[in-house]
Amino acid sequence: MTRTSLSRYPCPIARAADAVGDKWSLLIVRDALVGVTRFSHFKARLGVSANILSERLNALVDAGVLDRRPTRPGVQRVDYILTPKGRDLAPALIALLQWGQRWAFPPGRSPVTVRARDSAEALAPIALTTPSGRALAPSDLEIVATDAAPKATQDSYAALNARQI
Amino acid sequence: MTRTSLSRYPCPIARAADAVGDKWSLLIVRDALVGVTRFSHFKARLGVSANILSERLNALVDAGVLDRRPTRPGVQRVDYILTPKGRDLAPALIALLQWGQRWAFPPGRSPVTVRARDSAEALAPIALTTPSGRALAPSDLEIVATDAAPKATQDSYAALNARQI
DNA sequence: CAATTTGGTTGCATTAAGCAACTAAATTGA
DNA sequence: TCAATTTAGTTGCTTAATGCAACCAAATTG
Repeated sequence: MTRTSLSRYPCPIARAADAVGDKWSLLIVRDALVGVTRFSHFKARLGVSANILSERLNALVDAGVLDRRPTRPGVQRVDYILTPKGRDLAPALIALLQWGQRWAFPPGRSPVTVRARDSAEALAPIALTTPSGRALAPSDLEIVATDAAPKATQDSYAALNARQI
Repeated sequence: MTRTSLSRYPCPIARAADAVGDKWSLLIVRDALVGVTRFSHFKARLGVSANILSERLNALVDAGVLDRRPTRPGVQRVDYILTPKGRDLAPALIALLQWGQRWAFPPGRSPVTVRARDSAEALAPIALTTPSGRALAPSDLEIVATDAAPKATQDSYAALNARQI
């Protein structure tokens, strides 16, 4: 009875969820994005116990999201820094942040805002668009299987997309 | 020793993570977005056991992400459908999907693609921009506390933002 | 160089996940 | 129409993960 791993599912969301789909991992990446690098700082900010934090940091390093870098040469103490793969989680984290702002706080009472560091301009709400810039609502979207998908996945999506009108 | 709840943290990402920050919840919302509504269909597609699925569906209903609607009037069997709050998770889910496409599969070998239902146009990669449309990299962003935040949160973000150059 | 802080590890109690078996209501088929 | 099957769960049990406290060695501070 090992716990289900999603890392081999033929679905990009499942694989993403396998890497960062738990509360502590999401919050670790959040903190890393705002510049937290030290074990003790993660621990204090998240209020997580040391063994859990240690296990999660190791998993994120194994997943290629974080990298361990010596704080200073010749010493074995490390900073945890985002890899390009980890930094590329920013859009997903920001989308979650904006959802939380809209639905988990009274209007205008979010404790944080996101802005451009140089100009202090606000960040626009994340939008779904075509390459030409046409906005799409969630219900305008269709997820379709490619020929890289296993047959069962193709059939499953074909059935779902046919059912909708 | 109850498990830590993030639902009262003064952070939109933490509150979002509290609602959907676990593997099964994320995948349930993913399936709901592509039109899955029935208990047995979720169960078969996700490969999750019935007790866990039942518990997660209840939690998502309690969180206002899903709604229970009778399949037909007069019968107590229900469909699980997304609320507006749940549908509004689409940008975050799509951002995770695109991240998974970029980092969890060989280039061009993603098993699924997202497109506009009407025109079959591809969905553009989700971007972070200012309201005027200027693109921002993750490192251009700054998360700042508002006056709705508790003092400790304000101090914490002030320290972090000062440290960065 | 003594005292404290940092970055963990280990051990134990509690909670959640996964599996199998079971059940009542709804649906299907003869 | 009514027996058989499917659906939507619930219950009970075992295993795995979480949370806490205590501990430790390396690094840092005074």
